[in-house]
Amino acid sequence: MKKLVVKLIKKALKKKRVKLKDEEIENLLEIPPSADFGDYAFPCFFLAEKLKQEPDQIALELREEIGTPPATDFEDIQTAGPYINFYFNRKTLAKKLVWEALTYKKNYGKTDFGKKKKILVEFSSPNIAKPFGIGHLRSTIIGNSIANICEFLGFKVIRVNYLGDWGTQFGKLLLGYNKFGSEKKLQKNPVKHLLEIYIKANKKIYEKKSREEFRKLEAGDKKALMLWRLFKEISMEEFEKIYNTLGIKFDVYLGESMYNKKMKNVIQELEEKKLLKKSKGAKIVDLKKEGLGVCLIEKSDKATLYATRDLASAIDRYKKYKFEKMIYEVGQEQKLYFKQIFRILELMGYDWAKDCIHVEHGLYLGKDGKRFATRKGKTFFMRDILDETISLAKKEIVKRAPSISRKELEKRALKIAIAAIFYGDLKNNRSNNMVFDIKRFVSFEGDTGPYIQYSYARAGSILKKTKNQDKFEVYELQPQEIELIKKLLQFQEIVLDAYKSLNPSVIANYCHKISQLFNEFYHACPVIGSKEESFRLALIAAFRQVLKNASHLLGIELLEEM
RNA sequence: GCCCGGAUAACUCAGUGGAUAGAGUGCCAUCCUCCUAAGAUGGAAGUCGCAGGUUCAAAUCCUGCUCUGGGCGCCA
Repeated sequence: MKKLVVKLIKKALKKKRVKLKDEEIENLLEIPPSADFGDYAFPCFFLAEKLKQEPDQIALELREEIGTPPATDFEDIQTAGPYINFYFNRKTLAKKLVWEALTYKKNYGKTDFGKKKKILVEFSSPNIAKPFGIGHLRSTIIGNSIANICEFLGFKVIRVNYLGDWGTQFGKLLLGYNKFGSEKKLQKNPVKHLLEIYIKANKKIYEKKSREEFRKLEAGDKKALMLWRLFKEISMEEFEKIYNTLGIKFDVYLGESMYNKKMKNVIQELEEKKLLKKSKGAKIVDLKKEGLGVCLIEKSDKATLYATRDLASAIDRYKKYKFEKMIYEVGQEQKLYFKQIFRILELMGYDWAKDCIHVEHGLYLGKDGKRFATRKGKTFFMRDILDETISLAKKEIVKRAPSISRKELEKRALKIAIAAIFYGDLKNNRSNNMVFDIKRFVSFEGDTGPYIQYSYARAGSILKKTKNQDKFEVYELQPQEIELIKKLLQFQEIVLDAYKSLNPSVIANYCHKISQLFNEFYHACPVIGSKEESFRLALIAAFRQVLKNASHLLGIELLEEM
């Protein structure tokens, strides 16, 4: 439909001897702020200088040139000051939407944009031996959604979970376990005990000894390795449970520990390419001239660092996957760090370094505006947030359906809780910090995940109470219907927008908007028994399809009943 | 000190140069003999941090300032 408008404008401009490419016209076109101004608007300001005329006058004259296109396409084309407003034929729009949504179904909104090119998305990446806290929640939810969006657009996506299973933190843990550990406690509540140890050992007086412990681990000390394996196993078990609950899957699990041997090659390579410098006993890459500070590659005690492992991992990944793009979904506090890594890869001569993207997210802050710190034991744990949300969902469900079966209750509560948590995160622009308020997080009213699920279930219940009708007839459309139809037709563009900014909040906001428009329609337009029944049923089915496709991109599942 | 963000309604946040700045929460007032009230409708609530500048047009771009978060070699 947009192309039709472009065509008309192009033709009219030609008569005014103004040449613009289709793409340029498309970019100029706007969706007006209110339906009174039509479906698309073309602003004429930019022509004023060229044609030496008032924009209002230009609009009038261009309008004249456009003439009268077929009424099945446009109901009206009007000028309003410097704008030319295009009003599509409502019934044509309605038929187009219903036909497309119900024909393409789960493929509605898809394109072959990605052309099966490979994209690696690294996300979640929790630290072993630390509980899954709210810090990693964002990466998990956002990364998952970005992977879904890329997949929907026809990319071949590889989901990578890069575990933090190596580093000085294990020195702290090993030291802590030797000092404060208890086998009994470890068996009873392994994750909690590991955290306890970590907090106790994470003190300045133990710093030196911790580093020494890590160095021992890296040198292959048998006892240290054994404990390390045990800690990793314990954590992985817990993480797996959480991923299963959340419905999140990975194609590949990598760990920092895997690059233990390859790091020597990286260091050697850096040395050969004359990028390495000695400084204060350590080996660094100096990027000060470029304003990127210095990047530490090897500690003065010869132990390695995160950066060393990340370089090795990136090089390894490219060898293995030849990706078109690699996305790192990691917090914004590592922005400078990733700039360093990408630049070093570039300096090493890897031209694919330009295809590495750090997709950053803001932090969750406490109500005091300060960040949570696991180190101080001040944080929220995924497990607790989930449990609290689930139990609240159960209460709400039982209120409405007291006779629900145990099994169904569990199933529904989980889906609702996940929707609340996922949506609560994804509706926010990912790069900004946000205040974490558990009460708000588990709320089910207003702009929330459950609101979206509720709208879907509500729509479904109408369909259940009626018979399927093969044909429909479009009568005069109500404003609520028109608004809904127009928004539903935008889905494909919305997905592309979300991809371009790698920002799932675009989709989340869209889900809320169409749910809202549906609820307004629901109140204004009776369906069952009305003369418009056949069309309205089709519209509801189309709405459900679009909402389903959109919420799938967020990782949110919908419910037939609520 | 230097670098990178952020500041929009009482609160939490949308708003990627265009027409009258939007949601949700909370507050006030309505609507279940009517397809699910986890809903809808109406209302009160804004110097878009401050000051300049660019532009036909600025919450949006530029500069300075204020407040605030993060980062800046032996953590990840």
